[in-house]
Amino acid sequence: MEKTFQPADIETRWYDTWEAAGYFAPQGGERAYSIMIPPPNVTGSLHMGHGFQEAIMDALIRYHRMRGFNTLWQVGTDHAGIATQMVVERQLEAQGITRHDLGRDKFVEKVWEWKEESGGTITRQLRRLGSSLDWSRERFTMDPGLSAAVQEVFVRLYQEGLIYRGKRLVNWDPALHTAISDLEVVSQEEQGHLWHFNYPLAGGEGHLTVATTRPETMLGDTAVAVHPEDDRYAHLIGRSLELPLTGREIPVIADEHVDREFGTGCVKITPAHDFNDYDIGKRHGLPMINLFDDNAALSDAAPEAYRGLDRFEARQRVVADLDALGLLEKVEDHTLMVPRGDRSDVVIEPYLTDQWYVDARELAKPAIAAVENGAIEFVPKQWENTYFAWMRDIQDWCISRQLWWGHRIPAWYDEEGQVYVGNSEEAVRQAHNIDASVTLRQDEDVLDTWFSSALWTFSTLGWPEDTEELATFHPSSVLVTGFDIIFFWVARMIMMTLHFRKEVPFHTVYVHGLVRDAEGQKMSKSKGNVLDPIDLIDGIELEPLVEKRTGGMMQPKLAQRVEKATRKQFPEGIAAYGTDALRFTYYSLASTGRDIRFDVGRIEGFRNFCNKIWNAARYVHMNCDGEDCGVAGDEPLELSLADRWIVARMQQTAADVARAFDQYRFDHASQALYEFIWNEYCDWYLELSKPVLWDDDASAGAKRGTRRTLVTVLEAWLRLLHPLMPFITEEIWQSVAPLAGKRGDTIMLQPYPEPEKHAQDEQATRDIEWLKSVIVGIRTIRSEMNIPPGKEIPVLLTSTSGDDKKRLEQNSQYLKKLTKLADVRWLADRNDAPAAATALAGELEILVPMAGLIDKDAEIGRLNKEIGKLENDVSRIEGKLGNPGFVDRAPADVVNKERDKLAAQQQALETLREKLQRIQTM
RNA sequence: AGGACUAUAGCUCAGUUGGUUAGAGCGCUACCUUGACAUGGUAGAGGUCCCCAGUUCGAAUCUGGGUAGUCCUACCA
Repeated sequence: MEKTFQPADIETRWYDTWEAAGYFAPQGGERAYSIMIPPPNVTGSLHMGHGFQEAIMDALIRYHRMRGFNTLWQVGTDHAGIATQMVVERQLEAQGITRHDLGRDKFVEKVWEWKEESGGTITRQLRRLGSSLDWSRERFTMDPGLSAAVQEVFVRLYQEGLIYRGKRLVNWDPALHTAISDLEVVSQEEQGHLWHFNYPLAGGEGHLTVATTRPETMLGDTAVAVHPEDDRYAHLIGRSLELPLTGREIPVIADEHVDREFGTGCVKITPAHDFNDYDIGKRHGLPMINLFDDNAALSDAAPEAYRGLDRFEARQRVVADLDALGLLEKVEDHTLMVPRGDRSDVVIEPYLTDQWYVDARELAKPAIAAVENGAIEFVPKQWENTYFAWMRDIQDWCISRQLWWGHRIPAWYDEEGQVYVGNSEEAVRQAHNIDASVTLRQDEDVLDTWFSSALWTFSTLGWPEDTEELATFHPSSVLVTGFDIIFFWVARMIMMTLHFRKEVPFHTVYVHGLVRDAEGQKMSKSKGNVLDPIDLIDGIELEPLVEKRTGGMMQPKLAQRVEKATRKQFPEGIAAYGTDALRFTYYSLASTGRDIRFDVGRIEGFRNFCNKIWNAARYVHMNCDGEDCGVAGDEPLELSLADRWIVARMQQTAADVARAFDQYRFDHASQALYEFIWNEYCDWYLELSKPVLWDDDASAGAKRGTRRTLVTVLEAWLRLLHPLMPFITEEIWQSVAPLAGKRGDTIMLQPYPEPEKHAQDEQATRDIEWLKSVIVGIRTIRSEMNIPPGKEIPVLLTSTSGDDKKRLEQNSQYLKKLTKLADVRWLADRNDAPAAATALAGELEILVPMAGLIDKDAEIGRLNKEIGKLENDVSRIEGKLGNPGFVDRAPADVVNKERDKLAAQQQALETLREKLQRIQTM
């Protein structure tokens, strides 16, 4: 074995081996366990959020696979309608053409080409993370099978009246030329103005003043509304106003929606361009004037002077023209929420168009019930509130998109515009007796990407066919996801699955936090703070990293800033840490209800942990290869105190890890393993094995027992650790397993260690704790008295307790070796003690004779410090016990515990004071 | 506007049903290349548990009220 752990070659080697051997495919017992991967964008690439999420799923999958579950981790990718189409359109733009130049078929062909070309990136990256996905079952949301499921769902929902087509106000993206759903609109606060305009009363005897943030829409006003009980305006209700610039007259109406306090209390109503105005318009039967075209430029519905102007140009013109007419009352600064498209970042326009909708209210009812009655559980629980709040006020879901990339809506129109929905044109013709002489034209639109994602848990398993996989693996066990897509995806999956399968899509939703950078900032390309998990695995030099982060940036200023920040944060680039270290870092940060700040310092610590593991294995090999490790069981074998102790600790760790998995506390699992492996197995057990293995006088049985424990405990914790660190555990297990008498091609399919309660050994645990405290006592004296670590010193022990004496007899070898003692002796009468430096371990006094070693003043200082601490302690406990309230009202065992503690501390205090006195009188 | 979450060592975070001397990793200090590992070992220093009030014999933990930060939902033209 190499002296240090080198992850690079073993990781890819093992992954290829596993995949080729088919270990990722479901196999195992009656109980099924399944997770459906949240399908990443097929042409995307892995970011830290993915890395985190995949690591969690892989741990769960490997854990259950090892426990004998019939385990499926379903893999697949999403066609990501808008995102993918945008990328390809941008490529065309670079060549100076648009998708319209190509035409629909050619363009879609291009997108498929791009998918083929770049679709491998993310799946390659998933492999680098060690994700044990069943690649043989890989799916894509636009596969024929999944497309058939999408069609089936659409047709059935239409037939049930749960999908309908309607002319409504939608969120229109003027850059992408498509409608988008409410969820795809991101509103942010921006600085704007509030313009006050005077609208003259028809008849010429005065005016009303309205306030607006969007002056250009006044061209489409069809009323002005006031509050019905507003005394200022009550007499004007029903009168008409002259709408300036248009030559139209509009009525003054009364509506409860108007807030009398805001602005002037008069609201201009533009039903075709504002969601609230739309509702008011419907209530009052107002005309709706659609001012804009698809680009949000003014259409022929606007007065001639404004036609063809962009909405923002039109705004300036309208304000200027009203000002010229003397109708601009005033302009105020005003902050307002501006809605922007989450993809395009342009201002979204409420726009009147024909779109397809899903009646979400109806589907939401059983979906709410499923969470209420516990059929689906969120972890952490608090997300259920978020889910309920949204579901109980859910709006119909606009599912049509004016894009070319996606599932085309299975609806056909005849020449009269009559719509027919069915699985194909033939099916439609047949169902409605339409002969070939009638031309049918398919709806141009495609479905929202999330429509197909909503079917993911069952469409991937073969639905609408009645497959064996569906019966076995559906509902899936758990969904692992970020909170940002609870509405986009989780809620819709629950609704669709309950409707079509009459069962939940998953029993548990594990909601993890967002991965942020070390400063707590969201990672984003424009901030230049993104980390690529692959770069943490393989490492990257500074220059390529800078290039990667600034490459393709349009704004030179931004690129400069990103470059500067990158050079500052990673002056040496990023080191190669390996997949196992990266994964372990994710787990250690995965506590619940909290975002993750990714600090490179953490991963370095876990890289070192990998090295520690590696070297522990190296030690075991050095001492056990070619030796009798006692696993055959036919030779006499003797287990030491340390052997029994580490076995007990191992069992406890197995129990801790099992509980952590049960509660989705990966941070607890990782910490339990880290502490056990480093602080107990390596720091103590390996050290305690040396005095036995290197002692020529030790019996063959004792050596055999130690070797057996070394290899069997190592072999067991490798299995325990494997779900979190798959590669290093496999690599080591291959060579260690035979020593432990185990056979098998891979650790992946070995049974997971089950905690055995009876293996607890309290006696051994207490004895080792005693030994540790004595050793630490001696080391402390050594360190604080500046006794060179190599110098062998004598030690005397004395105590009133018989146990202490017995323990010394059993452990003197350990003590001598581990603390470099020339000699350790029991002192029968503590009054015979020579001048010495003293430490206490319970009632035991540890004495390091001063002769030639100890500085008197230093020891006095040390004792005073100890005494000071004890005095504080004693007075604190005395105060507590002196409080009648405490003694009378606290439970007896708590009081007794305090009394015991006080007695022990007083005893220790007395001993040390006595020592101090003796040394002072020397 | 409503709601959720967070606030513990210089930094990143644990802390079960109230009783711990409040812990870990990184960083820091001192010493040490000893036959698994310097990506290491040993011993240390370091905390007003955001603030105020309350409940309690006892509060990092429970309740109320603040402050700061993050986020979600909705929205006043």
